[in-house]
Amino acid sequence: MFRPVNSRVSFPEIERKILELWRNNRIFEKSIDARSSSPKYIFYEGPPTANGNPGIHHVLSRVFKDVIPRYKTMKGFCVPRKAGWDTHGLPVELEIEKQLGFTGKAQIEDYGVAKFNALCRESVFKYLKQWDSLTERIGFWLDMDDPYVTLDNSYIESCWWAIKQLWDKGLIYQGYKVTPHCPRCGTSLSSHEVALGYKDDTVDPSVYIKFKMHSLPETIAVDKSAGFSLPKVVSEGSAYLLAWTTTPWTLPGNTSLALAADADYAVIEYQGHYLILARALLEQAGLGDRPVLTTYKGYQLAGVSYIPLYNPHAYNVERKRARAGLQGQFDIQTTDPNLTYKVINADFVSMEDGTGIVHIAPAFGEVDFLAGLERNLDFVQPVDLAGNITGAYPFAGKFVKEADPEIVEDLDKRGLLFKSSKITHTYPFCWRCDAPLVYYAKKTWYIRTSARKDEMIAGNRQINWYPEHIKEGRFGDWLQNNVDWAFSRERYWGTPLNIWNCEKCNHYECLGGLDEIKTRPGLQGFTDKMDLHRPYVDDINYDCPKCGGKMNRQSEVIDCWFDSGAMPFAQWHYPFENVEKFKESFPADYISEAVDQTRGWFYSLHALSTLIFDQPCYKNVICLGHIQDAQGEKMSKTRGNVIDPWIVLDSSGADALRWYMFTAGPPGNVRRMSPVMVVEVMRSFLMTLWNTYSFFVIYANIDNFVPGKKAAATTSELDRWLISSLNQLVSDVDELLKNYDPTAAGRKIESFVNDLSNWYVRRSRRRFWKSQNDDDKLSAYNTLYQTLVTLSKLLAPFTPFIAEEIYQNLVRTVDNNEPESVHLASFPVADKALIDSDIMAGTELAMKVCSMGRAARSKSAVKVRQPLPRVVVKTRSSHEREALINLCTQILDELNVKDIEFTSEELKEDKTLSVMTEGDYQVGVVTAISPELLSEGLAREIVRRLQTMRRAHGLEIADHIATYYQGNDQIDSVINEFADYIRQETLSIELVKGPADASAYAEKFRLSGIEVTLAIRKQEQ
RNA sequence: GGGCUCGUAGCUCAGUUGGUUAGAGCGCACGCCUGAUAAGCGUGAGGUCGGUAGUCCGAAUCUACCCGGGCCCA
Repeated sequence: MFRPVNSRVSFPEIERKILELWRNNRIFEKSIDARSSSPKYIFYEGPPTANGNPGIHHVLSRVFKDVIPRYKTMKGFCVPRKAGWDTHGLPVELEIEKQLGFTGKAQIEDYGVAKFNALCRESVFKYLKQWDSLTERIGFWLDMDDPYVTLDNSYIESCWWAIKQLWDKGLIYQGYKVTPHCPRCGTSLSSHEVALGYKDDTVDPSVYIKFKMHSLPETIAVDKSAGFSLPKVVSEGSAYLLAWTTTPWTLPGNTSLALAADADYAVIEYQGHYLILARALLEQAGLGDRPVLTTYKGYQLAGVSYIPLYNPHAYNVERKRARAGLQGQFDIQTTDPNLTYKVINADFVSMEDGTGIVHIAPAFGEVDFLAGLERNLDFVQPVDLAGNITGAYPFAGKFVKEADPEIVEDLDKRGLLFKSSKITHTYPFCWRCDAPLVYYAKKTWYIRTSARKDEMIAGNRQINWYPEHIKEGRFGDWLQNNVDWAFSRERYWGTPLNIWNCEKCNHYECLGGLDEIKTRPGLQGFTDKMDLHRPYVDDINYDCPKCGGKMNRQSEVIDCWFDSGAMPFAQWHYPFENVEKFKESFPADYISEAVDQTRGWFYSLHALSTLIFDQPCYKNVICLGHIQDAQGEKMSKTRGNVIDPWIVLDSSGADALRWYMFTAGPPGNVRRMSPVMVVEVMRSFLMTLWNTYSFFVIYANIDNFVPGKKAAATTSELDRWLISSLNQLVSDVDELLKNYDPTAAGRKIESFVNDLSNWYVRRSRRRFWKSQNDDDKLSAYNTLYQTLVTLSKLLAPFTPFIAEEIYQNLVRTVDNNEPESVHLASFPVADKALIDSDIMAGTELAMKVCSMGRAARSKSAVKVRQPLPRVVVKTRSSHEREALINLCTQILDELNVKDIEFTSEELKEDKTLSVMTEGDYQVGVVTAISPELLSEGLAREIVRRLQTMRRAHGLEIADHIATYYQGNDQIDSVINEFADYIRQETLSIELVKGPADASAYAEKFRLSGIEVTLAIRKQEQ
């Protein structure tokens, strides 16, 4: 006996029972331990942060993380799954700042870094319980008992080891980075913070500045026919390059002008001077009416030198230049009273606004800074971190925004201003204090990733991306445009940067582990079990090996993306421990996160792995899209449109939610979601599956069906069709999962389950229902049993709960020697010999004919219960006809007709033939009803009434009854003629003519105009 | 502003190398059927396949540009 199954079901209730079963029997642990000698399949968990409640989007990534390892486990691999937590970073600090009401870093210092970081440490696990319970509830199997945690000393030490590796390879340097800087708070802002503070209607100066040309490159061509000579007016000192800016305060930092190489630049005369600007922008600059004296291409003007607006040496400001080549050391340049700067070409020069000549200040803009590195431009930074102008300028000491008008006035006085007005545009402000942000080049530690760019690109070619476009698209582009990784942060809560610096001789050292620290001469501030966070590590100092001076740690912490990117080795405290464990779990076979991680975790993993291990560290990635609400809006707490996963889990259940996530749409796309859609999934898929299962159990128990190990050879076309489809399904699903496409795999299963329920079971009902226990019945049971058991295994990776429920009841109640959980079973293997494409194509055609036949019947308005003599089918080929002949009993039964006839002639509709046409196919139903058919129709009518009465009377399916009837002669003869049929269908032990006593349940009907009284009473056999 | 991506029925999605009249499910209306089913069946309404231009005998599909959503970057 199988455990009885109610067709009414609460999935959440079943799931809770299954969770208990897994927990009590340690199924997850067994699924790994039992395969400890099997080949490993490696999954890396991208660590979430536990300082917020997990949301529905976390469910998405967590179920995709789950499905592949479950599948691989069933395919015979050992799949360890270590959890991880990301615990460092600015968001953590910001939350604590908010909690303490702080608005700036100074307050943190005053409050005390030790106390501050203690609060950070506490807060990162604030929602740990919610994460643990959600993870368990959705069936994501992950080893939560032994997670890696980025704040652990062991984890930090591995990060230090990695940094030292990079240091030894010469891949770490200190340079500048332009960051959005709040001059009031004295701190850089993350891009996320900058995004919070954009204001669209900011009014700023819009000024056109004249840069006096000094000399032309010798190669410049002169168009003598133009009657104008640029060299002449340049040497006379009356030629100017016209540039445009909205930030006059950056002009003292100007060290170059950039032109678009291919654009035309016009020389025009204006008030006795000569101005050069892009021809396309003359109009916009208000110079559209000036005759063009001559034009040059941008590339012809590269190398033109001009006189600085403000020679830094004249104002007591340093002029620096990067030493030989790219980043690293900046050297102070010698004083030069006759300083000139040069014009360059750059591809970022826009012809949309301005003059086509872009003012470059490497100290104050990111593109400027990068151009400066590339062209070895001078670096002049006459502004301090408070946003005040330094040096000896007339406007020195002023805040940059206040200096703007004074600078404009000063230039105007000196004849260097062409025109000045105002512009309204979008500009970022500090989200905390509302001060205008300034872009500002600050000293920063870099990882020279660009040195290994080609290797990263080559490594990416070995990675399988789903969807595929990420590989050469978003991720590939990101690698192509790789710039060095600025990985230091002037913050508190993070892995401290392990670089020490001599305060006397400026010697730098990177220490790659605790043992290295312990052996430093003159070591102070270090204890064995100390917390490796700030402020404690700030106290570690020792003697400089070069000069004996004091070595102090650089105050920065590192980017928390470095932490997460280090997880392949840091999760094992490699190389200090677990060397073997690391080696056998590197690289990963599979990772999955959302698309925003292309520049996050996907990149940090790839960069560190390439730089340290010279190879990629993951082979396959499923990259997920984001979830929006039903209106297509981003989910956010402030909008109040977030879906609480628990509400969905409590109502529809984890399997429904999982199935929705897998099958609702392409996983890489954005998707709109509402809880209603999950309810829909539960109804349309899970309920269908469940009811098929429940149907089987109900009848199998009635018939005491005991599954044999081997199904008897079947003669039924239906069974052969189902077995064929099932094996095709197994083959498809296996192949699709192998190719990391759970969506297509799930959709195949869905369509199979639909056919199983609405064709196989519907068409086979009578086979289960009939009283003889013949081979056909046994074959039907065996077929359906085998199908459901196979389905439970196919479904196990997707919907682990319902799969387990079905497996436990259908398999474990029968045979204790079978694996104790479906998740310890092997994934089904298709028997290709059982796949019969003819029978599958034939059945598909039969379904189509039935569908058209039903339509034809429906059109004729003859009740379905009334048998009709014939259906006429026009097919496309004799081959199709043959296929249908083999399946004709199903068609006859489904359409309730007595005979089938084939034709190649066009069917014409008339009084006795109702015809449906679809493409080349036609199905006609003959509607002439003989007296014999009318009687049979009446018998079926009676059966249907009796069935309804049985139900209304609360009888069980297998209960037997006594039936009483009263009518006229016609009724009597119908009941006599179809007595066997009526008894079998309604489980009537006897059919008694005449009234029943009061204990029976009686009803009166009018059938085909005849008054009939029927009565039933339950009767023991 | 740039890169990538998505846009097909009211909603969620299929649509193969370009090839008959563009499909399914849900929802809606009407009808049918029902002793596994919260289901099923049939009919109908509902589409300028985001827009424009092009290539082609032929475009939802290929090309260019534009519009809108999303993500990332600025």
